[in-house]
Amino acid sequence: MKKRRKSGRVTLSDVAREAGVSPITVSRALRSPGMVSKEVVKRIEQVVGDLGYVPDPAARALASQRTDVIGVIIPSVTNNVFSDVMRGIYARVEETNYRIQLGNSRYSQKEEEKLLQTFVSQRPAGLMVSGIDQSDEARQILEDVACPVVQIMETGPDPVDMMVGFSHRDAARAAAEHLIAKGYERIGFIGARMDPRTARRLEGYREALRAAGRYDEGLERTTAQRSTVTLGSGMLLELKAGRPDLDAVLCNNDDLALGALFACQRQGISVPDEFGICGFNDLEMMAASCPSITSVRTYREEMGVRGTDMLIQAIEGGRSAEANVDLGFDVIARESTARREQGGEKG
Amino acid sequence: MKKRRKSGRVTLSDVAREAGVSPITVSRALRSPGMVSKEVVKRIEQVVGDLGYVPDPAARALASQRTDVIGVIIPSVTNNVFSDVMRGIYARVEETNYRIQLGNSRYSQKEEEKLLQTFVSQRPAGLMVSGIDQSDEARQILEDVACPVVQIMETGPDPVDMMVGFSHRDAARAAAEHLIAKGYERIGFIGARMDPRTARRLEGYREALRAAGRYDEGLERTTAQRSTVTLGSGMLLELKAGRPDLDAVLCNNDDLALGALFACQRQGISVPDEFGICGFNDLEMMAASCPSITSVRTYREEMGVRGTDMLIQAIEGGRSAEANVDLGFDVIARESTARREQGGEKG
DNA sequence: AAACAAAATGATAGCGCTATCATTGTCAAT
DNA sequence: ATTGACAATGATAGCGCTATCATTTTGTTT
Repeated sequence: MKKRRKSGRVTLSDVAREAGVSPITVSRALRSPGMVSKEVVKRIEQVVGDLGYVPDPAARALASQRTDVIGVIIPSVTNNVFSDVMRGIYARVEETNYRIQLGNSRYSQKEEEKLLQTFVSQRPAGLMVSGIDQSDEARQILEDVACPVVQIMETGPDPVDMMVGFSHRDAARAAAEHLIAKGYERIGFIGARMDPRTARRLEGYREALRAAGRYDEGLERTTAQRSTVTLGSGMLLELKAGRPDLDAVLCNNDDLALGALFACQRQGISVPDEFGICGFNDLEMMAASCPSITSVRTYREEMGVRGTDMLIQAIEGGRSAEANVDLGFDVIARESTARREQGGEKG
Repeated sequence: MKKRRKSGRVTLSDVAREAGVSPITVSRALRSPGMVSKEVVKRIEQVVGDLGYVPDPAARALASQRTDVIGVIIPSVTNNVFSDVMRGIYARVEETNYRIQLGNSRYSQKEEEKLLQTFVSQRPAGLMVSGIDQSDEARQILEDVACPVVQIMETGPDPVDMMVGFSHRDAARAAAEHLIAKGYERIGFIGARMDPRTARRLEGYREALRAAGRYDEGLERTTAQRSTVTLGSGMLLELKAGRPDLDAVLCNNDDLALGALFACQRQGISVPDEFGICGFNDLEMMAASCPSITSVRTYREEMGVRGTDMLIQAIEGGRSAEANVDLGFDVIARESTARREQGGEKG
């Protein structure tokens, strides 16, 4: 008679006693009901309900060496882009017994590494990380971990395990080509929060401009600052002050694009006739603004859903056929780049 | 010689053996170094580093009956408002050993209840929930749970435990009073996602209009839909179509307000002279738009930080003095309500 | 040097669950 | 009736850690 630590919790053994079976049978009835006779399962479920039994995830994790936790690491909890991805992830996970453990790397490789280490110590069922720019150490952790891994947000040639995303470079190139096709001559680029994804967008922009023979280093403006609408206004004004002949801008994201539009409105610059603006991500507001803003639509919620899907499939045995999914993008042309016929060539 | 389940993991006992002490001493060296002599701590830390020992949170949770998990339940992962709160929470938690377990109730009391049950079964160190409109069952769970609880986003007379937020009713009343003071006559209200918080804002609006003798049911327009910029445009146009004398609108949030502004721009309605617009939340873009939009600033990131702070203090013993914190709000007057002197009274 | 408190360390026994192997019951095939 | 195969259930022993109590070491006081 020396019960030392009682927790007051209803345990599996309590249920077993009440149902007149052994604890392991209760465990089986709850985990794999197929192994237990129908009547016993029913009786156990009844008792579980009556007693209000809730399994202890810690005990289960310890005994079985695995959890229902899917670890997700994103660089920002505030950025709309990642909220959309999260929405997809939560939507997909809600129908299941998996739980999401969210980590916020704040765009830092070191943070990401630390988070990975913590997550891995929890024996996750699966891991999801953003992008393809992990540190060597982080990549090593991911390659060694005993669970499926999905990289989301980008495509690339060399996934750790699985991957779902799109090519930022191609998307930005397509956007720049759109501006060129619309007849804009001096097309600038503004980018904030210069992480590797953004850098690849810049590359795409450069490719398009070089191909058109219009590349000019002075038309780019980037900053490490977190991007905001206000910053978009400021960067556009600065860029245009330095290059008065600038007649269009490709923005690294929609916040900047909206800021650029507001700046034009304040300056009395007519969009799209005098000046073209193209955003990136196609947030909902781009369609609503006046004028509406051309942007590159990406499939973020879908990315979350698919990524989670691939993870769950891999966890539960049947690896999905495709391990490297490109969800693509679409340039959605709107008023902000619908320039009317313009006479003067400059070149 | 019957080791049955080996996990390959470096355990506390491995460290103990290597360091020449007992496992419990290692445990103490890591949890409460004050109880162990300096040299032993140092030796243990050395071994921990060499062996790459990482504690198993499941084992710890099971043995100690507690975890480092702070459960947070929010109604939306996409809504900017909650992302800001989350940023505050993560910022505060990052300096500590606590982990955040995020739950997404999707504005559903039933979902919230389910999440709470799941969370509670994990023996959280603390819980944070949004708002004061839990179901009776959820409230009961929160009152019974063996950890501190903070309700965020609102203030109210009857906290489960602790509370940090502001009065949505007072904030909306102040915003409506601002519009009245600026000389607007027919002030409408548009609100989407009509959750209890929004309903209280509507109440505040009504109070202000009644006090000014201008209340008119037909000036309100609400919907259960998720709020978007496009929806804001649509709702404003509908409202104004029904009441052509409408000369201002208080929007339940900034997305709607921005949509309202865009709608006015498309219709050629001059803001603020012909029409006043006031938003709610004061997202960053409100200051940047053209014209800039008046909004009610709330302290969301601060709310996350303070809520987490109160939780951690309560967990670690010293309950903070204030258990019910009102962070207030500020009506930030901007161009969208800066009406120039206007002649005609309408009566 | 004796006496005692305080500090440091250890032995033991679980936390609540499941992996593993063992046993029992059931039924068709011989 | 005997055999075997399979389904259903149980006994046992941990998973890796910490609470609890016991013991040893150290320092302080007289």
